[in-house]
Amino acid sequence: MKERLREALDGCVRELLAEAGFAVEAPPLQVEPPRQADHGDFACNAALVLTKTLRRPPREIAEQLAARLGDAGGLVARTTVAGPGFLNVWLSNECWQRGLADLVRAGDRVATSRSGGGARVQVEFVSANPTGPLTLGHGRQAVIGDCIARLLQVVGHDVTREYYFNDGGRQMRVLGESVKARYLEQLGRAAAPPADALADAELPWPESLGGLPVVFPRDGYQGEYISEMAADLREQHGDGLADEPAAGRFREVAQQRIFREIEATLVALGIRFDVYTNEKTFYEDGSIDRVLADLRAKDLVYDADGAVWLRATSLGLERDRVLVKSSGEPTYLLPDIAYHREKLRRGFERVIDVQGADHIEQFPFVRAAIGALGCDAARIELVMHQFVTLTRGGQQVKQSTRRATYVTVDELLEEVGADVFRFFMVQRKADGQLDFDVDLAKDRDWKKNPAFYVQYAHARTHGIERKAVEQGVAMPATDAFDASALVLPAEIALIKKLLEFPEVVEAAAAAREPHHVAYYLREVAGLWNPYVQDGVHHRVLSDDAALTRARLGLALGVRGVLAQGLGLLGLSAPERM
RNA sequence: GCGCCGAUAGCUCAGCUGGAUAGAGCACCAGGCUUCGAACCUGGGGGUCGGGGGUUCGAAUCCCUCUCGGCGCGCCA
Repeated sequence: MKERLREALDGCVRELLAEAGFAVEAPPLQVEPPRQADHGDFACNAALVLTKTLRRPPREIAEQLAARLGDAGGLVARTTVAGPGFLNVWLSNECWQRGLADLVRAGDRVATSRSGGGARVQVEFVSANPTGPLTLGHGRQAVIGDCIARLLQVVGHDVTREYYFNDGGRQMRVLGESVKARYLEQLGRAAAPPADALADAELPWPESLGGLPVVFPRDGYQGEYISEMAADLREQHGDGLADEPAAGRFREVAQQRIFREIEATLVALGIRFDVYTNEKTFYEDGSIDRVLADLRAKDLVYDADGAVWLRATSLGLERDRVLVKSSGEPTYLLPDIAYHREKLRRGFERVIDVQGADHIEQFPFVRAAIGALGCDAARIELVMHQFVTLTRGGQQVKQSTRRATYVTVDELLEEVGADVFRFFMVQRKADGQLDFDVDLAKDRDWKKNPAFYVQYAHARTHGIERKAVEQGVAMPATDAFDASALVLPAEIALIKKLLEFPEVVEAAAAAREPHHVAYYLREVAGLWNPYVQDGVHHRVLSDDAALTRARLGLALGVRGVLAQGLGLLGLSAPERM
């Protein structure tokens, strides 16, 4: 609808320019729904943009444009020139009614398109190392990443969801040590470190307590799940593992079990990954050595203080970074460079990294190094998100990773359910902190809880259908639907909003900003729910058969948009609530 | 100290590739409806868009600066 109007206006502008003897290209016009409804269905700024070129007052240009536009072949009902020179355009009701008919025909594939041209895109997200349960920050990232993937898929990309994790580094070592320490404590062969020392890194750390050694690592993982795993090992093996190295069974069992639990959490969230990539791969296939050698060949590597450094300053960055520690062990950066080079080599046209704000520092180094190695670093994008705070009973709940006093995704999921969890996590733009209001999320009142508000709007389209069937009224055929009886302002407004859906989805996908979809769905539901509830002025099911069919068709249009929209956010679209 | 992000209604937030009188939900106020697909509808009050400067026909939006908050600035990941 908008595009047809834009084409018509573009044509007029070109004619106007040609007639005035200007050989210049027509500037890109803005054709947008204005903020104020009484400024028309669409407002065009053409006259304001052209005023400099044509050297005529914008209002005069707008008048000429309006005259030239006419009714644009039945598209336009009327036009006005307003304000500094905006051309306000109202489209005819017939035009909107036809639009709804097309939309109903598309069903729940309204926004599905091929604009992505089948381009291969990788979205890497979550990528949490298996050291413990997923936290709310991971949860937000999981939902954002998955929604971006869904958006890209629906507009025609070939999407790979990928999870990258590290099982070679310090974190995994400490994990094994933490489990073994708890195991030994439970056997009475080691002493648990005092709670205050665990909580405060400044306090002294005892070598032993009460004649028993303290083996729990200073920076160990303090969560209850560590003790539980230790208890399970003790149950299975008694004290038979006392001499087993922490880096052996303990680490392996803990890693596998935590990873399984992370996967289970993700599945509960409706998220499945296509590829899991392990840092270890890059050691084994030699790509780490190759990266190092290639960087060295470009004189981007030097040795100092027993470590191997990346000469990042010569790539325009603030400081140099260590690639291989003096211990001989690579830092996180080196495999990350190898990983990103490998991503591009796999042929992805776009690589999207979704990362938390705490990882932001890393990205420029990876990108610079990749570029220096001759890869097209511009194909790598970063979607950064801020953290999640939790509000319960009007109070912020303190989260501390160190003390393991954070709320996990599992815990919150149990309280609010996957649908609400996802909606809340995706409804805010990524680069702002997210305040998760648990009380609101748990509120079953659909009027208050935005996730339910949208789902209920969808369920109502089915409720109406059930009612219609009860009364022996058939739903209109989706491929031959006549909407011409829909003339109420509330109906036209709803149709206009529904027809915005494809472009909302395209824009959200292009910007990698799924929150726009959540906001949009709230708006659709905000028109539909009152429309259905206002049984005083109009009812969907009435004695007028043609009107009833038209309104049932409107319900189908709403259903299609809400169903696909909810699907894009990974929420269910229930038929009843 | 440096870097990134944020600051918009009482609260939670949209709007930010510059456009007209800055929006939504919740909360609040006033009317209405009386349970039907109805845990409802209609209307209203509420703002120096953190402060200041600049760019221009026009700035919440772009630039500079200041203030406050979050995150980061490891041979952690």
